[in-house]
Amino acid sequence: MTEEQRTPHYLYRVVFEQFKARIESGELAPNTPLPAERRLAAELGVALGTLRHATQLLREEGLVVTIPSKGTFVREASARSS
Amino acid sequence: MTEEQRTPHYLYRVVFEQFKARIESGELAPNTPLPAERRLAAELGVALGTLRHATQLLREEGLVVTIPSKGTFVREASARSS
DNA sequence: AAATATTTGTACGTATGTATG
DNA sequence: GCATACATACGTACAAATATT
Repeated sequence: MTEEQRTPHYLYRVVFEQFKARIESGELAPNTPLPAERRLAAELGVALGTLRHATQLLREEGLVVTIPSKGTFVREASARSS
Repeated sequence: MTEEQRTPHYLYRVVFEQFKARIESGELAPNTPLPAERRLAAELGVALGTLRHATQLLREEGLVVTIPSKGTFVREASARSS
């Protein structure tokens, strides 16, 4: 066998891509709130820091917006793209 | 006493601003390597995550560049500005 | 070629702070 | 005052990449 293309699948990236796909497919509509981060982390079985790393990437891509002490919400499609 | 203007002085921000100042003043010249992050965190008496948060801000401002398994280095002034 | 040292990257779980309602 | 939710901070462990011996 030849060299495999090694693309490590870091947890924070798996979570990020999962949500990215669900948002871009429309499954998660604009203004939909994501579950609270601790709760979501618990559901997914990842640490808080890991989940926050993932949502940080979502914010950087413009997919979600986080409002302190309110929640994290799916953004309008027009607000997206880096 | 009247209301004080409360501006919280988060640790990661203190560290960030300390290095930002030292870089912009020229005390830390371009290509100077910063101490290894774990070592630096220990010296400053902060947690690794806190130091990494600070260096992440430095990277975002273009003040430093981090090369995995090599180190974090002060950038040329021309590469800066947000 | 292999082992070692150095350095950044990822991941964990918990505690406390801050802001809103 | 209380509940909820994001933000900061801690300390530790292991993984991955690079360079040196």
